[in-house]
Amino acid sequence: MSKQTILVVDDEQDLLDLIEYNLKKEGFKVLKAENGEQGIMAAREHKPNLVLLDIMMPKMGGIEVCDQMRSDPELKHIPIIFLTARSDERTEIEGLDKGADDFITKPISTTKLISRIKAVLRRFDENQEQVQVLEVHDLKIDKDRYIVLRGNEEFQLPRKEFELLYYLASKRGKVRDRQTLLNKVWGDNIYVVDRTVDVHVRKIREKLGDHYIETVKGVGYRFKE
Amino acid sequence: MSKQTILVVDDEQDLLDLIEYNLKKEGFKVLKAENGEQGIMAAREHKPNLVLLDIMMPKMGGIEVCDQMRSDPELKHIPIIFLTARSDERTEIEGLDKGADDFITKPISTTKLISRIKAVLRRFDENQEQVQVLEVHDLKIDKDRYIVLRGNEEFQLPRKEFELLYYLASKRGKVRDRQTLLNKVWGDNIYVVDRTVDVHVRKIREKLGDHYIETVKGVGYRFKE
DNA sequence: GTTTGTTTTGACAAATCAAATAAGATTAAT
DNA sequence: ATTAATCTTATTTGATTTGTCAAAACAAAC
Repeated sequence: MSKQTILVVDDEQDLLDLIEYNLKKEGFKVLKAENGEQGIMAAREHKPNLVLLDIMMPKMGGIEVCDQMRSDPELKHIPIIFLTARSDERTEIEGLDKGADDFITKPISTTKLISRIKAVLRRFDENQEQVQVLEVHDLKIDKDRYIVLRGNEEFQLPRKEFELLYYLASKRGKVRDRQTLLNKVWGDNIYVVDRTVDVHVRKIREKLGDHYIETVKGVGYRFKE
Repeated sequence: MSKQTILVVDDEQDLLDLIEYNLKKEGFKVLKAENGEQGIMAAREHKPNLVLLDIMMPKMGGIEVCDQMRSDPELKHIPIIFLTARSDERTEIEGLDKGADDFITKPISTTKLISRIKAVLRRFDENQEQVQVLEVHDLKIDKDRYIVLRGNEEFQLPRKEFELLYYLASKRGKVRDRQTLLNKVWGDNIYVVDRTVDVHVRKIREKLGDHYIETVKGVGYRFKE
């Protein structure tokens, strides 16, 4: 899963940095903007997965930014979370009407922020409702269920094995070197020896047979076309 | 969508008129009742989409009206918003227990009233999409009665256990991680340790047997297909 | 046929995870 | 007010998963 991008728009530089630090720690990619205009531009350019938007800003306030985003067909579906000084009824109502997805009141608790963001993102891509079943050869690799099916045989692979298989199968035919596999399946800032991949490949082969994953000597592995 | 009907029950005639005026302006159909008895009768007759209910009324108070509505199978689903003189904690708590969907404190801000009403109706529509009785395997999971049936065995699960089971069963086959389960069953802004889910799963398994909910190690839980 | 670089294999150690308890906290019921 | 039920947290335990290492096997190149 590639990193999700969050755009943070706030005129307080300190807060911007703090939020950036925390979001990055959680594995998000972070874009910053110091005012409404910058925010809109950044949104247009990068199409972030979510926008954190301060309501009180000089010149163009959060509500107006939200308004503009909602009327831009390219941006209207991007979820928005408002940051607001304290629970101010009027703006809160106005914001909800304008299509905010959540509100967070300053001062901001980090854990709360993170979990709200994740909740909104989750809610959002649940609506996308994409089927996550790969059918390759005689296998059905079902990421919703974390199950591999062959006919009516059912294989329950442990998480890492499953994810490795899923990744390779999703790039079927293409070779991936060990480091790439580690980055994609294990994550970017995780350090494990790259031979670990071999071991997992072996376990997959033990369970499903060795006619799915091919070795490309000196390069890496590939899911058979 | 045809006009939605709102029943307003309050003993102050002035307030009744004011609210009626504002709701009509928003495109709602409005019914008025000046006391609890009238309120109940109007509800029975017209099946409104939502009831605005004053708590403080001579004779039959709002809480009692709510109570009666909740015990009438024809009316129990109708969302209720209480109107209360000022934020009086005790009645607020009592009201929430009785199944109020929201509270609005007098004096009433019109915009607030409208936006709360819309929020409750929106929330309610979403819930309507859910089937009230799920039949899976040999189980009937009845959300109306918060009861699980297997043959003529009857299981009374406590609320959280029931809701967890219901949610998992409604997504049968699909794995959900603990955080998602917490957000869906406990709520988005509630913070409890995710291992709490484990304990509830265990209790469900104790009661119904462990052939319904499957563990997917490292990922989460899944209702067996 | 040997060398060299590489993957596979087997054995094992470390880390992780969930089930099972127990006990504290909160809430409902009497 | 007391008791009971439910919900939440913390801790222990056992099992599985994950990761490492090194020897064996293999394949291509010389």
